[in-house]
Amino acid sequence: MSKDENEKISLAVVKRLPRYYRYLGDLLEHGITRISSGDLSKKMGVTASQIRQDLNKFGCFGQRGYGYNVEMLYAEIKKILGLDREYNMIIIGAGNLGQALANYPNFRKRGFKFIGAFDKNPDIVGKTAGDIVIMDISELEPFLKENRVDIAVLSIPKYNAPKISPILVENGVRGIWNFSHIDLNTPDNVVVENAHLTESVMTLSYKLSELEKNNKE
Amino acid sequence: MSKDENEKISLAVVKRLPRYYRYLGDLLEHGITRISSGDLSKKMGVTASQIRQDLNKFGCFGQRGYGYNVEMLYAEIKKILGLDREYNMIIIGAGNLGQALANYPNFRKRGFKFIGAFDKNPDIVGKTAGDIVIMDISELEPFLKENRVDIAVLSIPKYNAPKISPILVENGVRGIWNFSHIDLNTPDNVVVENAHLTESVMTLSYKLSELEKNNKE
DNA sequence: TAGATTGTTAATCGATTAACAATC
DNA sequence: TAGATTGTTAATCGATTAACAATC
Repeated sequence: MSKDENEKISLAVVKRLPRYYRYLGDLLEHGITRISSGDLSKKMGVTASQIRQDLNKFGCFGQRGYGYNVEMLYAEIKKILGLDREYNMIIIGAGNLGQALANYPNFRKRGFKFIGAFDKNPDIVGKTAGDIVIMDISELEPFLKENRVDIAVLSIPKYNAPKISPILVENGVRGIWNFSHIDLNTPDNVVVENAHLTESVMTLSYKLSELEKNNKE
Repeated sequence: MSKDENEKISLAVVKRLPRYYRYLGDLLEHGITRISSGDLSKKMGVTASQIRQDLNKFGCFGQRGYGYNVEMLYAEIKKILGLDREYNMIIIGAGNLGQALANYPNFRKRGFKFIGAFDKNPDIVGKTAGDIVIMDISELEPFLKENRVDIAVLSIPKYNAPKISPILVENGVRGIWNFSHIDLNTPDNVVVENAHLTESVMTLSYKLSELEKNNKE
């Protein structure tokens, strides 16, 4: 009795899935074959109710009186997250951050495959990042016409992003992982995930300020 | 008539502040001196109600019939976010990502100052990242005793993080920006901000899968 | 003054938690 | 069977939106 297929799942739930996935992966590594929502809730510091509610948005993966089979649930979440396939990725802006991402081996392991990198800086063009050669940004458009690119990583200065984003969209890129400090305007058939590191560190400095405020009281 | 000082502000509100800050900065750059919640709401794609509610958690920054003074509001949010001071930062794990962060000039500009970097890889130790020399991880503890470190950037493999985290905490580091794929257990007087890039890209692949599912219907 | 727009209360909406019948 | 634990409904809580009196 899986739930209404057309029910729109809230982003709050979706954002929790990778964390479930990580914990289940850890359990799997430790050879644990079953887990109850109660035990998992203790490990993760969330309520068992939330875990069951979240999972039941996607299907009935548990068994009454038993709990969840770790391997099966792991595989289900993998599928839900779209991690049961490969994604071709390119990097736009192969500076330090772009190169760091290209060199990060975990992405490849999970099916995110870098197939190209682009930059406009002639000092960088021609060098390699990971196992790919950095091309001049002028080669981006022809490259997109020749290759299927699922995801573009945008790690360029914010003032360049609005020029690049339409080129990506017009040439069939459907996913943008946006590290540039700007909000992209993209059509409905393109999805954007922002990774705004500056905003993340600002949240941290807020928390630090709160901490000090409370200490003084 | 500023609000109850002791009211705990929800993380949802806090996470929106850096975005307000960014938009106000842009307005400032464009020489715009005043803005109403209505106009800002159109620019940002949120409701004017939400903007006013959010801001009023911290004080009454607007003027009826006029709106908000951009420069003043920008300065207020800067203060709220704790960006009116400097933070000494160190990097634990000076691999590609750590070095990329150290080289990123915007952090320095905003008051986040890297004063040290540590790694256990002898091939990396001794090299420079940004303008700091990478030290051996064994020098971390003495360094912490000699220098005030506000924030540690944790960009090391997950299995090393639980060893390093207590060293930081015991030596007075109060903020951890955690790029390692693990949840840190820290006492109440330490704040952690997670920047789990793998979880971010998984959210993107989920969105892509949703997109394709809808296309097929 | 009249128009604009805030600050704030009230209404709505959605997300989380609690409770428990179903059932393994 | 008895105990455990789910899936799911109902209750609660919190966050967002709407509305409007206050006031610049």
